[in-house]
Amino acid sequence: MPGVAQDTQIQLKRDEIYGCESPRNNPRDMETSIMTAPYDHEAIEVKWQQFWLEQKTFKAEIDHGKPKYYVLDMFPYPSGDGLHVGHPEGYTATDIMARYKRMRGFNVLHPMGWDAFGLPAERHAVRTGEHPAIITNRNCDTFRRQIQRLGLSYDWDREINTTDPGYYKWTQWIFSVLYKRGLAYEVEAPVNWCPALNTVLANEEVKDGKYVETGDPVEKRAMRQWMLKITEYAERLLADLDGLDWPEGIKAMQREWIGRSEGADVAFTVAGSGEQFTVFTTRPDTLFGATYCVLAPEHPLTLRIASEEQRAAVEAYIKTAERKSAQDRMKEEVTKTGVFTGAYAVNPVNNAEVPIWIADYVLAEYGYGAIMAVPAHDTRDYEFAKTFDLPIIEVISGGNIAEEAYTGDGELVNSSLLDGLNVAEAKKKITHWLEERSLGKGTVNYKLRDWLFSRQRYWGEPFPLLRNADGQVQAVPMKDLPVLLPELDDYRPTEDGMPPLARATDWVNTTDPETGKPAYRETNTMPQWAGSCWYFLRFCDPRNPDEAFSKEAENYWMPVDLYVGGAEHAVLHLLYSRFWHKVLYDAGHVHTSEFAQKLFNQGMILAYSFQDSQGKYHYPNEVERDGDGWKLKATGEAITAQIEKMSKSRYNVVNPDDVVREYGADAMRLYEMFMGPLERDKPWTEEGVQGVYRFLRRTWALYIADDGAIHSRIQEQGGDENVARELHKTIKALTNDIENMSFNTAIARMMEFVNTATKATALDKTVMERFVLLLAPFTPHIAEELWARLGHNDSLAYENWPEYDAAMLVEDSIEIPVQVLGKLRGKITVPVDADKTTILEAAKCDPKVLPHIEGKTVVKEIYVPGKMVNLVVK
RNA sequence: GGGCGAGUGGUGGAAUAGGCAUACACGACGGACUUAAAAUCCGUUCCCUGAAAAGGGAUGCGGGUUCGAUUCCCGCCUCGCCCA
Repeated sequence: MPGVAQDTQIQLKRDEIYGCESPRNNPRDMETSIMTAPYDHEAIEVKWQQFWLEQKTFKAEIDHGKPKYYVLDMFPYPSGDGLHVGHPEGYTATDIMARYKRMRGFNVLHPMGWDAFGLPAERHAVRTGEHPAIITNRNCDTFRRQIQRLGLSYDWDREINTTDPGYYKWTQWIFSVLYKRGLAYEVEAPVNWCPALNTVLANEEVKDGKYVETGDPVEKRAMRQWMLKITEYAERLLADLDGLDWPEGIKAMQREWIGRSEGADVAFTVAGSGEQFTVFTTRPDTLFGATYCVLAPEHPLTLRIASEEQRAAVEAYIKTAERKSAQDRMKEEVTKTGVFTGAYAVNPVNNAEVPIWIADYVLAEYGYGAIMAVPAHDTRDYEFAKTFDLPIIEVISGGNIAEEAYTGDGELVNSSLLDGLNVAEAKKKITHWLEERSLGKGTVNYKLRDWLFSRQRYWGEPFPLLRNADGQVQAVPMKDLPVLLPELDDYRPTEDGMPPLARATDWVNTTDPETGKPAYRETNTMPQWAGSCWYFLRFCDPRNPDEAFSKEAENYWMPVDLYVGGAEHAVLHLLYSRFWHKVLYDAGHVHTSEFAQKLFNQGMILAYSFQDSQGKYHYPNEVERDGDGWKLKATGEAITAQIEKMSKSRYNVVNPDDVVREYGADAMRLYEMFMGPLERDKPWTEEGVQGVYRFLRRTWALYIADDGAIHSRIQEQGGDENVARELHKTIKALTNDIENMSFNTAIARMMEFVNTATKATALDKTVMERFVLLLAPFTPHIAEELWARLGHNDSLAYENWPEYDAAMLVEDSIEIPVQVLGKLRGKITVPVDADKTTILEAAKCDPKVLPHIEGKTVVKEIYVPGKMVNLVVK
């Protein structure tokens, strides 16, 4: 519950707030600011931030008497660079929702924490020898200080940190749940190895042969790794998307990533040997058109079936393929490569012998790493066949296979029992035919692969696993969790390529708690995604020492009602979290199968960057406007300006600390919300911040006179009636805008209100108090300060959100535009209750309209009630 | 190549899912205050013709539906993201 403001004196602790001396640290300012008129954002904001923290204004407790509202930000990785202006965009949006919902009577859970395991801290540790935990804590302190300086209404008693043993104990516990349910397994498999990072990466982390975060190249390497069976949940992860209020784009990306396809497994035998291999095809209808087969270079049969003459070529080919990434291999524009193995496969439908090739456009991970090739009806097979001069047989009519592959529907030809059918019928018939003869079966295949879950790093959660001398693995019992990270003095991998944890020999060599026999700890750690897969659950009950979260807390707070973050997590974090949540649901630990009902992706904040003719970037303060263009201040050289993503190398990063210092947190929040629709990418401009800052100053001046007292135009009664009407219009529109998260238009409406109120000579105090409440979710500091000065002792955080009075929205008369032939010709003002005939008469008599209808016949009169008149004349 | 999204003044962007296009803000220009500048305040600002009144044109381009289209339909162009 909100506390009571004990002390309205403003206390300034600028050094603590900024971690350095503020440039505005002028003693005269400080003493006089609170008493005199100018809007002193810094004094006001620091005062209220302290107040909220000390009073625990935003502490959330389970209260069954109130509806709950769980509003969550994607918690940040606390990097050494500190907060970026992109972070507060989403945070401000959720803060507006949190503050608004509190005023609407909801019990709001609005927490913040740190996703703090990760590579940058580990690299820093390798360089400096400083323990990653120390680096991480320092970074968290910076992030916390910066976030608190924005006045976000988090319940800081719920702050969590994924690197805290009290937290990762439960991450390990959830891993044990997965392990015990048979969803974690070890496998020796080709994995994405990143030499620069000395670790493997998940498929989702690799794109175009590079690590998505750093751009370091990635290659294939066979290694023993822990995998999580996310594929077992593929169908449910796909099906349950339908019930989620998530952006369609994100759902589409997840559907594509899961990549469900229906088809058939078909068994081919290798001619002249007992060998057999299975292919998966989505087009069993084209089986009679299969003119060759292709095995992936990693396929186990390749070397076994290769003929003597071809063996050397096959071996060489496999070597080259190892160095390419999956994406490179599948690119259509890349020239197809491959070699003939010398062996032939028997097509089960017609016993035709077709050559077996190996080629890297077939991926080992998809299906069975083997395909039947139907060049007539598959684009990639077609190109391959053309390149290597392999036969092309048409089995579906309708295209011109001399020109290109035909992938559309049509009548089956050259296909014996399938002739005359269409594609769908043929698929059904041949699948049935194969099943009857045990030559194949209808199957569903997914592009989704199991999740590669181990990393060769130090700064991650240790696996809660023990391996006995005979190689048997068991989960560390609950009572022995957490398995703490051992202390190391060197965080690099060992010389023989083992992960850093292998250096901690005392830690690795332990005993089986049951038998007392020697046992060894796993030296891999979990990937960074682990901690963020369930943090929303820990927020429900963050200090619970006995459970990850209590049933009661989970039942009350979950699921998340609104989840806001960047679209870059479309598949990774969001898919992994959904998977873990479903496992916890199946195990009876949570009561919903999805963790977040509504998801919103905020856009990116971009910025102008300035380049000279050499392509060298310049800081914004080194350039100035020059007519339509830009020039370098120092030399006058012409500069090109463009809008780009913020980055250090482009010299266009905006630091939130600077913005807060100059204009205040309220202005920063307001500007980020005013820039444009939340979901859109939009460029930052300093002038834009100045614009909202001016608005705040005008608002302040509306309430506070030069002597620091409430302005005399604010009166107990007798205020301007128009302003009162405007207030009710504002309440209605603003409420609607907030519900739709259309914050840019919401702010425009508040600006309109202030513009109207500024013109009035007398303002009703009640009206002006209500407007302060409207302001509160957006600019809470100035709102609290004005509220206090208007004579209130409580924080306004739990005041009721103003209701509008419908009667106040009714006007006596309305203005109706009149069109002739769809063109606006005049406007008439009529009583609000005027009937259609009266209005049409008035419209036709209007002096501006008259000239356009004189001498013509009005053939049609359209009146849209309260909206418009359109006269059709001939 | 396929899917999704976007294209509106000098700029960011508004416009009950068919009804006054350009709200709100930035920038620019003019004025007031000032010794001066900044800040602040007032005014103008989609384009063209016109002294004005007024008229014409304009929501990427071309068609269509409709009394009426930024909005719906068809075709095309450009940009972004995702998938191939």
